[in-house]
Amino acid sequence: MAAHDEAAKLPNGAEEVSAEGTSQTVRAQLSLRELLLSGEFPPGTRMSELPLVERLGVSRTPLRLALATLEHEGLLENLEGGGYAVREFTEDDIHDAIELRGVLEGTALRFAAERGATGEQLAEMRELSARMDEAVHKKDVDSFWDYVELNSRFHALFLEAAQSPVLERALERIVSLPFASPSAFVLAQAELPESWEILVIANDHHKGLIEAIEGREAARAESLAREHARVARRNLEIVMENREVLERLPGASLIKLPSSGGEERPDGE
Amino acid sequence: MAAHDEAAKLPNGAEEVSAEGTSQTVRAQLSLRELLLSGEFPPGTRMSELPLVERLGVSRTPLRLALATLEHEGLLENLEGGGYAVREFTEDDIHDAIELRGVLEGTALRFAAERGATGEQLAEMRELSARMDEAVHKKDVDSFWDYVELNSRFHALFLEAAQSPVLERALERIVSLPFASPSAFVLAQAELPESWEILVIANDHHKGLIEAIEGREAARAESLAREHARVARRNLEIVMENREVLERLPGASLIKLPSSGGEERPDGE
DNA sequence: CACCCGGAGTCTGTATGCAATAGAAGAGGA
DNA sequence: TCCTCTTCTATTGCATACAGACTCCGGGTG
Repeated sequence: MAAHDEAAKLPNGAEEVSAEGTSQTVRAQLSLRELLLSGEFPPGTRMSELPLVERLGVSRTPLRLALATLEHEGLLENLEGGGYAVREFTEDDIHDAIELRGVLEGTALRFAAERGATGEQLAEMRELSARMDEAVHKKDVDSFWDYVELNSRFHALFLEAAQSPVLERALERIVSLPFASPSAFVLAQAELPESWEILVIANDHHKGLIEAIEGREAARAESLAREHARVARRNLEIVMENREVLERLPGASLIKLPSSGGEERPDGE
Repeated sequence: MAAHDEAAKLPNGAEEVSAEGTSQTVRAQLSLRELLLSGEFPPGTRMSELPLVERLGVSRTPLRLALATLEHEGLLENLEGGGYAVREFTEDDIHDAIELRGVLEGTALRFAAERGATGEQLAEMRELSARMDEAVHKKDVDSFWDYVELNSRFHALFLEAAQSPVLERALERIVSLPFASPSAFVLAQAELPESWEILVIANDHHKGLIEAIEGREAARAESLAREHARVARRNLEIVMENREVLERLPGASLIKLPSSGGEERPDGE
């Protein structure tokens, strides 16, 4: 999670992923995810092992393990003859992933409302919400980064209040898909003033969610969390119409564009 | 899926998993899953590689890949010093997994209702439901096996009608957990007459689900699917009180029993 | 001219050797 | 008797070598 944030900040890195005490496997995993999300390989590209070995500087054994992990995460797909290829995501896939995140977060918030949150958790939620309010009203780029951090902490907090490791694992896997993360589009929102008011709405959702948990209103918590996730869908639609912003989002190249006309790739590697 | 059915029929095997054209990796994976679900290793046991190598007859490389896959599936957990251990499931974990399956299947049926199912799909659903009715009313053991097969086909069918590969993947992962499968307890139902009427109720759910999809009643489809999954929870509670039936279910030994008193394992391998 | 066959190159799957590390056991001292 | 330090062993992580399969290209033949 923290690693994902760091990776998102790097502009084009992936040459070396600050390897110190980490194993070769996780190093390969992080570097590979970075490369994939940076758009280095177009969808459908076969991820041959030997070129990656010399590019990432690790041996085949940890590389293979990293490939398998990324396949489980959904960024790669298994080829029938063996090996892996870069997966392509349709806009429908992303819609469903966002909807699914809403469903799972809705369940998490329903659990939190049914099972009750501690006073400390509620207090921290309120504090985070207030600080997100501040960040939204400041309207400068740095406070958007603050917002991302506060937002992910907020989401982690109600996941904690749900008290369900099983749900936690399921949500982790959905969020690992590109564009399904709660803060996937906040970067874009920092640059697109037309979507600024969406943050105001999102923060209103946050307040409603806190109320619902506090008042043990499970149905309200669930449906509001679903609606909350759907702001990401609105952001997606806005971003999809602003190609120059879209291109800068990690993983943009994995999206199958509706009518790009580029069925035959002109520059095949 | 078919492999899982075959594996479930073997009594204690796992010596060899009918290896013909399959790779060593999937062979190790199937054998290992079989061993784990058979209760060969108590929860917390470290899955050392070398003993498994000589037991499964594969080399360390495919074995390691199989271990990683099972960790992604949730049957194993990563030890901090490296290596894997058998995971233990609390009753709460199983409750949440069942509830989560209900949530995801509810979403699948909502999608099916919103997006519409084809006439062939509805016809096949109706036929499957009718045949499940027959199987339930026959009340012999063989027809319970028929029921399992029809039921899994039924579930696959509405997943197909949902038209969402993302949802499909998420559901596959939840179902891979022991006891979260739609037909996890049907075997037990074949032996416990007290839970026979649950099958009648479940089949009534099936009919309601078909109606809801046909009439595009998305909310009804979703809530009914959730309720449908909760019959598994009732079955779990019945089975948990019949230890001799529980012991025969695959994966039973991975459940942490509430007050078994056996904190210290007497025979620690 | 077209089709088939053969060979070379490349890729993945698998096995095994090596090194580093963590844990346990034993010995020595307080 | 207990604590600590040292040493040894067992286990994992990593690298590399080997084998089988698949593909692609070229040449030969019908």
